Amino acid sequence: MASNARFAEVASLAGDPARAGMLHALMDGRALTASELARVAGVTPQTASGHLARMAAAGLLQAERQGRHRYHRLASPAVAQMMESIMQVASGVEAMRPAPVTGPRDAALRAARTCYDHLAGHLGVALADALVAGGHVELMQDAGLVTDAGIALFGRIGIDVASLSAGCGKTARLLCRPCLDWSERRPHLAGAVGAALCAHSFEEGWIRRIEGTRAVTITPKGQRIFRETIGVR
Amino acid sequence: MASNARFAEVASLAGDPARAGMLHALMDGRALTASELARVAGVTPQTASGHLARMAAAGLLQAERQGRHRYHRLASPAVAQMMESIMQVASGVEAMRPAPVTGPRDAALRAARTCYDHLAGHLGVALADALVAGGHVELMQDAGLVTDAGIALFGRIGIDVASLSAGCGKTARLLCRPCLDWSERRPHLAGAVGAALCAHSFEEGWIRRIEGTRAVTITPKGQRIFRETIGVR
DNA sequence: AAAGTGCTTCGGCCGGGACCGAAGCATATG
DNA sequence: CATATGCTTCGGTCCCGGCCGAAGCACTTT
Repeated sequence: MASNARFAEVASLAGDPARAGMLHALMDGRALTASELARVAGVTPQTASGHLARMAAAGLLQAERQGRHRYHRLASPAVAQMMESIMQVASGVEAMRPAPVTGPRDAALRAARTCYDHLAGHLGVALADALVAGGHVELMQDAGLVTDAGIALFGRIGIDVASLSAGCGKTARLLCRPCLDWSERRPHLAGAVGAALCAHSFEEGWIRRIEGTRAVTITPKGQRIFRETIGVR
Repeated sequence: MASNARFAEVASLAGDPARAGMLHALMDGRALTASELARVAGVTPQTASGHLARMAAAGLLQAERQGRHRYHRLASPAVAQMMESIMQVASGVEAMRPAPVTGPRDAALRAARTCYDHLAGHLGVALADALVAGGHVELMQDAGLVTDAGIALFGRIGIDVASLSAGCGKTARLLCRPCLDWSERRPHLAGAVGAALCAHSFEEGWIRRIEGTRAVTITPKGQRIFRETIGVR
């Protein structure tokens, strides 16, 4: 097949350390400027510019200029999902190697972070566990669904599942997607439901982003909600 | 994060044309010898050997020696899913380019092929469509499930869904995974149900593999079953 | 208009890695 | 044991592509 070349092009674009760093930094869905991306990748702006141009041409990124800045974001959720699946494979072997030395920054990431548009890390897994334990969500190998009790629960904390299921399918049952966590090695909640829960948690001030990273902190208010309403821990 | 290096390693392994060709050839789940893989990649055996060793070390492949041959297969379904998601992104831009000239071999692939362990191409999409239209399966953006009517239908053609759901989760409802088709751009049936349907179709002689490729042909018997029982076309 | 900032293009350096030929092992077959 | 076949290791060539310094372009600010 002729598309083999395109496949290799896309994969090799993601396969350079500098570019991989940039893509990782964009995994939270935000758009960053070229110089910010140069910094996280540890290269000079002119080098970053070349990388960004190539990734945009290949359809991995979408650029948009605003004033004298140029904002870059992932071109589509498909790119984010590709990243996740590569992380999946990459973390698989890591287990067989000596446990990596984890700095304090890693610890924060491990505790709670965003994974493209939903919550991951210890918090993400704990939320998923609690929702499953409470009978609000059923999670299986490669799919999941929200029960009637779950629909009620989400309604109670301010998430309208009906509006979500409109964009998701035609059934009454709301479907979501499990996403295997690369640090916890257990599934957390992704898909439309996971994204809504994450966005809502930011809006309500249950979690707050740690500047310049994908890690988040849980506010006292969030602690309470997660524990008392969802039943975490 | 320290795992950025591992991420880049995995992605760049998939990013070489020769290695990408080998991985593609293994997408049907079979195990191939080193020399067969060298041939499909268009490189000499010694070059292929190096590639295979690196991919095995990185956890992409699993090797197994048998006599004087050495069989290589994808190390896990996670690798296959990674490949699918990269194809997804790779095919995304292709649409914006002039339609590629498709040879006769491409046409066969487009008509019906295996995608790791399930059916894809025109046949795969048609099956999924028919199952949805008949109320046997419900497919959404990122998940799907088999209805009671679907469980009955699969039982009628000889697939025991109860045994599948054992390995899939604890619910009575059987979940499956939609997989976006890179040639049709529409979802087809993957997951445990998709794999079972594909395997069963081979066993019953409904489809036959075209030697040396991922493409399959539909036998007359298969035509009848797919049309009369499942309701394709 | 002049100066500053963000981004890009150009030219040149340099290392990693893809590739092959030749030779070395291992396993089957006469 | 000798020979053929499949696979691997070794050594060497060569080119792709990542990187930076310098210069140029675009937009904003004073």
